[in-house]
Amino acid sequence: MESILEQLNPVQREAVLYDKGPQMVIAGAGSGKTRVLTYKIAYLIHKGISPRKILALTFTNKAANEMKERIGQLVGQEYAKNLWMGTFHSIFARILRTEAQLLGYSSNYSIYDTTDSRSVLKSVIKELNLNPDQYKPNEVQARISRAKNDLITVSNYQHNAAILERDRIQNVPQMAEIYRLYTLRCKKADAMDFDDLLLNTNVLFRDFPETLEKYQHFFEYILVDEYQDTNFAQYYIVKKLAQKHQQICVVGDDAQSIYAFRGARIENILNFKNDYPQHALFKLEENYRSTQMIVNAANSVIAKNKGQIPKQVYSNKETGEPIKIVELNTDHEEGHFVAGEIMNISLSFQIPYQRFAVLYRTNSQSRIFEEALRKRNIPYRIYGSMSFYQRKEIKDLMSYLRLIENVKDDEALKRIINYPTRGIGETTLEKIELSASQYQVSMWEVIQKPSEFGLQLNTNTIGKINGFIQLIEELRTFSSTNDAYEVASEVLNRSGILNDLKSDTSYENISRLENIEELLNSIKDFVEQNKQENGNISLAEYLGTVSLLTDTETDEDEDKDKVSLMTIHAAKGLEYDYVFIAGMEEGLFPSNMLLGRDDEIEEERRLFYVAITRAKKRVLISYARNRYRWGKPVQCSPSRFIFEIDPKFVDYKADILNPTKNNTISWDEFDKEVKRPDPVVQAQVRNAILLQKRRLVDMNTASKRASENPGNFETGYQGNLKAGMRVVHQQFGEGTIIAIEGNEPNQKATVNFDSGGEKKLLLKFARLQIIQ
DNA sequence: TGTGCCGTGATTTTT
DNA sequence: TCACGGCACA
Repeated sequence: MESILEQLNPVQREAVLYDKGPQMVIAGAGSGKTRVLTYKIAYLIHKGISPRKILALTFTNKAANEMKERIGQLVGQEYAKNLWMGTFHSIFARILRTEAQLLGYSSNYSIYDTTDSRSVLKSVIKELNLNPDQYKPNEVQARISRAKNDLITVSNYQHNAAILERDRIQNVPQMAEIYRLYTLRCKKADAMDFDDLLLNTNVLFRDFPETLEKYQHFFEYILVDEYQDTNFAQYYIVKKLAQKHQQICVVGDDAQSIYAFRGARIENILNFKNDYPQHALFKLEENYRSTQMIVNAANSVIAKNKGQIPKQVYSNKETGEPIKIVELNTDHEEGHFVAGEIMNISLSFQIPYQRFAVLYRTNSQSRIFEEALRKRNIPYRIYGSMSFYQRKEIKDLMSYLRLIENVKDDEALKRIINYPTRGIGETTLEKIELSASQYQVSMWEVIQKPSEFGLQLNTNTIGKINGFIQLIEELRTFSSTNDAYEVASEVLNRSGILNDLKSDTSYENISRLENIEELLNSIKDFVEQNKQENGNISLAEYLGTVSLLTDTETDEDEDKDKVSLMTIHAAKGLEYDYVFIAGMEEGLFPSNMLLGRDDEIEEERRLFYVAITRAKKRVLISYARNRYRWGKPVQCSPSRFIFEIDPKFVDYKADILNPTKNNTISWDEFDKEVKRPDPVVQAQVRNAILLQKRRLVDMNTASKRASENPGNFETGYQGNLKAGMRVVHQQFGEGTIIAIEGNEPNQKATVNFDSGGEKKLLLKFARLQIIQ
């Protein structure tokens, strides 16, 4: 342990060793926050505190898993696995499963994701005969979510004159009634939404003081990561839990609070000193990630915000280069600039693509960078597209599993009662829903005995429904004696999902099958991993864990050397050598969706701060003068944030003060600009650039051709290759094709390269370029 | 029960 | 522009 402590700087060490009550660690960007948290927990365990008595709360599963892993490496996995370490939602879900009966839930309650809960809201709005244009489901959902995050229960809501008045003024007077019915529906389905996991935990502790006391007593030490992102519910519950032992350690950075729109309250971290007057404060101010230039530039920006916790973040690393700011004429040119610059830097300095990130404010900006990168054959990965568990095929299978575990789960039932198609149509479903709502029971109960709930169905339909009931019942029986993986496989076969997907071999369906396969593999992994200690892993145990996952963690199989494209929000906590911050324009960043309130602009400024501090070596900022937004060209001006960076740390590529000047960057300028460490690399870069230029020309003519006679030009492109042709490969240079063999998609070419002999290449990867 | 057309509306999103 | 949801029709 001593040697471990030696790896920490003095402040970090003090923060790890402190054990005299509440403490707050303000961790500047890149200052070793995770290190302090993990070492602190390791240290507590080392000191003899049982891991079972340590509660460590994070916001993402990823953060929790990574820390658990690192703690395991420090003190041994057998200790780490006993920690109560996880996301707020998963820890609270676990407590709620244990105490479910007290609140009138069963311990295998379902968890509704946002799609499920929106679907419930739609049907509630319909049932109340309200106009969905006036009561937009998304907006209603946001309002209910906000209420829950503020710990406002239905009854609080109904009795809060201010809220009712606000709803009346905002032309949604029936909100309280929607909230009430929605809650009733969830309860009836034995289901909680994400926000309920927080709200109901608080209700549990509020209404059952002895239960609260049990947990207060049990958790001897509480640690909270990213404290600046806690919402009121999270803040309040943590405060309650820490009341007894007063051993609470919160870690965060007020400068990186960027989730106010989701209910996060920066006040929680700002007011910690008032909540715990006896607290100790530790400030991690040395940034080990970025160059001095980057840290200073970021500091100069964030200094414009009011009401911060004072701190001096500094770097002892190299001075570094100023932040480069580039103006482009159009969003398209911006794409080309970024892609070209990435290629130049990567080739000139031999930097792998995985050390580059392109950050932007909105997801819709990603497309232009995708196109530009694809044209240059630069591999990339987009983060934040549809999450694995949101995919239709995954939700379908999961719905079967959920229904097997909890037959009251109406949302699951609605999803699968007619998938695969078994002749139970919309009308029937609506009737079932209506009866269920009238009699205050779940849809499952209604279909058991339709006549008892005033439901008239023809014999044909009854037969089909009974077939469905029987299927589910048999699967339930199967589930009682088999593990989660076996149940999932059985469901696939028995339900007809597998047949349905196999019946049509479209590209889409193949990818669906692959996803299903991936899910099954992950279930198998889960079962295997937990088997040794706990015996057979039931479906209930699996569902309890998986409902709160947003992505499978094992999708890193493909080659990793890719440029990362993501929103700035998604980049929080990550770091890259070279960071491009694109679309720095007024109206886009800061967003014109904001009302322009000070607190909102401050949050955008923090977002900019987060973006800058992702970079280790260089930050390149770009903006376009003209950008297509919603299909229409819009004139843009540079973001106010650009002018907020102290000019000392900026290299203005473009003349910002003279906007009429054309600042378009040409390829020749790129050539001139690139610093080339040695002649060999120089030549390589020149060749690569020439090749890319030629490719761009080719691609343009190819895409023109493609638009003239429709067809997929990319495969046609590969298909054109024939023996005898002269081709260029990015790495191996020019050569002659000797033979083409195999069929798509595994077609291979044997190429005799001028420089280095014969190579066999898979066409789908090789991306050979024909030369005339 | 599925398809196709039209209208709408569109940030960021750890759970 | 584009994606999605609702509705009409076959």
